[in-house]
Amino acid sequence: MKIEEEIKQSAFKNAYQKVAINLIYTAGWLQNKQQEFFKPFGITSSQFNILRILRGQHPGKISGAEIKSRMLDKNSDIPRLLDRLIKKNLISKTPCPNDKRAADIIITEEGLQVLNQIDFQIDESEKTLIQLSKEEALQLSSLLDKCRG
Amino acid sequence: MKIEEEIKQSAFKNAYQKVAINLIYTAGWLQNKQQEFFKPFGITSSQFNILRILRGQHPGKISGAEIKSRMLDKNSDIPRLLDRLIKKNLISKTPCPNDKRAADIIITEEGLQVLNQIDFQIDESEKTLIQLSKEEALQLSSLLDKCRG
DNA sequence: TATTGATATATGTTTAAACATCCATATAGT
DNA sequence: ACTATATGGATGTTTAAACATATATCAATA
Repeated sequence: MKIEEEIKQSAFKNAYQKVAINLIYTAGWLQNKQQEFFKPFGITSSQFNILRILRGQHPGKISGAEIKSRMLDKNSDIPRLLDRLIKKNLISKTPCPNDKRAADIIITEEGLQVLNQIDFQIDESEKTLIQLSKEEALQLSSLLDKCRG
Repeated sequence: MKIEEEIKQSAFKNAYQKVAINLIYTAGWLQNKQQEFFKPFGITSSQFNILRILRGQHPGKISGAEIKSRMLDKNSDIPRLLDRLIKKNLISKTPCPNDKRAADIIITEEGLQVLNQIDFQIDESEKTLIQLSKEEALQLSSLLDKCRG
């Protein structure tokens, strides 16, 4: 379904308005799907984002600030996102010995398990969700890179 | 800057994971810019979305349900978004005579004025923000349409 | 017309985002 | 060493999103 039909708007002012609207609409669509996907696992997509970052470092530690710099949403409220993950025993936090301001964050075994369960399903789900050939997916990705300037 | 650098992740599992992440990242980037843009006007981008829909009907009326079906974010909490716009005198709501459940929403003169002020600036801002040629913008838009299946 | 199911909206509650402010510590320059 | 500034993080408050449920009305039909 074209964006015109999705939001019942027959015309756009120009190609830039159209692509801006389509981009936000499509990302919202994807995020809704992801949200549904993550619900049975008891986490949100931001929380998944953090877990994935931490797994990339495992068994290393990483600071909150470093997590922030790697997040998809750079405005994330990291302290409170971390609190929620700690409450679920998916990550743990210890004071950093080198920098007393900072904390060392590490993913727990339980966190790794949850993540592995998710991975098992996420690949297939992404491929069937995104109705593009591999080449088109790469092309779309590179247009997105370019679009940000 | 490529998505790999933006989120400091050197590789992705496959083209679909990459494009999904890039899409959400890029939409977030755009939404942040829009948010900054709208701030001086005292509205959010969802509120702008509603105003634009209402102007499209002006001087006609439209129901909340109809607004919802045209929103970019289909999960919007319409009643409360409308409340906020009413409080700012940008729209007004009257009971619908044909259907006593529904309300007739209409944009006010003040709402139209705010919208016109915004339009004056938004076009240029979108064109300089989105670093694509017109052709690339259309191509990106059509890949987004296709991607949703 | 009485009933069933759908529709339009409102509202309560929980959770998270947005924004500002604050504190401790680290770093750089003098 | 001392001061200014930057950084990492916590926390308070306001606002909005998410989710469920409630209420009134409508439309179809038995």
